[in-house]
Amino acid sequence: MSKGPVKECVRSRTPPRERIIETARDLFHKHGLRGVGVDAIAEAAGTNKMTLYRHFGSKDDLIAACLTEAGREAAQEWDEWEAEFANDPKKLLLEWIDCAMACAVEDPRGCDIANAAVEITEPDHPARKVIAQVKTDHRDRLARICHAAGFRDAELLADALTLLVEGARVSWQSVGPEGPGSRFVQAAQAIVAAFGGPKT
Amino acid sequence: MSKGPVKECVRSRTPPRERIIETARDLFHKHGLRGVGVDAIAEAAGTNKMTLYRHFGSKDDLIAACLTEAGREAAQEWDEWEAEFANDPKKLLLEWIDCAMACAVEDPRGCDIANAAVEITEPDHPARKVIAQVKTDHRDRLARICHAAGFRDAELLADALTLLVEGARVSWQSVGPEGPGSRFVQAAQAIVAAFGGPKT
DNA sequence: ACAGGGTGTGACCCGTCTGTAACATCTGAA
DNA sequence: TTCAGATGTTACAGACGGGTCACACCCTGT
Repeated sequence: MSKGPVKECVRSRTPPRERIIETARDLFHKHGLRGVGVDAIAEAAGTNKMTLYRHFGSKDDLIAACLTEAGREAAQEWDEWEAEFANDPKKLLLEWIDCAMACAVEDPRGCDIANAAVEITEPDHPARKVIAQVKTDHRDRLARICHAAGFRDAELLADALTLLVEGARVSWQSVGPEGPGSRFVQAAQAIVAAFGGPKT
Repeated sequence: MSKGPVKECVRSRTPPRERIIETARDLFHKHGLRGVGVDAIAEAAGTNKMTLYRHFGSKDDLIAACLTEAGREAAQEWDEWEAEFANDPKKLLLEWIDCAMACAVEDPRGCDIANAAVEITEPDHPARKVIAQVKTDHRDRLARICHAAGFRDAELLADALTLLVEGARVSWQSVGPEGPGSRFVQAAQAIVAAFGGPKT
């Protein structure tokens, strides 16, 4: 099973907190937030329920922590990309389109943040503000890049691309790899072109 | 004493099977598939768990029946629209864009079919084929309309609009009414315009 | 050697879940 | 009236959910 790396973590003395978050993210991703119990998480993380509850006051807090970590990871990737393509924002945009597609192809379960937004129905859940924050940050990065690339209506383009990628990920889960999601790259490129491609 | 009038009212309405589906759809929509139990559904439908299980072999079957009914309802609305705008497919397309936005504004919980696709993780769940069928039908209708309206790349336009509306609904659940979803109409109209509008 | 904090262990509480059994009741048609 | 089928009622099984308790165990720093 996928217990190998966890055991390794135990041996290498990775703190339980990190092991729990890593394991929980994996299980939540595969089976959904309500599809996995804290006991299963603790056991898969090579620890126990008591230690889990000593680090996270409740399952909801653990969920929020997992999404926070996911957002932190995504932000770090963005930072690296932005540094790499600092002098060519338009290429960064096209690179992001390709990468978003590649990530979706590689994993049919979509975006953890968006999935959580669907699965969490309570409006005052501790994860709600994390979800909103991460998604807003993502869109704002896109908007900044669109501005830097000199597009006419950068804000609207950022919104359109945001909706497009969100839709691709959920469509993938609905109809699989042969559905509209498979044309995400073409659709995104067409939109980018329509928003000012010919400007050069 | 609180027995008679309520029961009579309930009984004189519709057969239990329809009441159960209607009630289940409402509760599933509000709290998610895993967030509501069959007992609560039966009670809210004015019946009991035993009758529910006599009509639907399992909760999963009930879920599949609910999604089937949702798809049937949506198809009927489409048929009416197509009949109404039979001689002006482009206006139908724009009308659909407005209506999709209006529906999303009215209800922040998104699309039941797409939400189910997110929440159901088992690949062999009886609802999976229903989800794929309904979503595929929706895209194909859009494609037919785009073709009829004379767009250049009707297939890609249909895909793009599909992804856009799916994304709008999930974005609404992530960041609320002020997020990118609020610019869905503008984005969709811009894409339609970019794809050539009238063929000239 | 000692103390203290983080961790592991097993049991437990209490509620809810899906699904079933046995029996009572009602309804509509012959 | 009588009978069959659909529905209502109650209780239960068996599993699992989140969350807590008391206590034993390390390990580390002093």
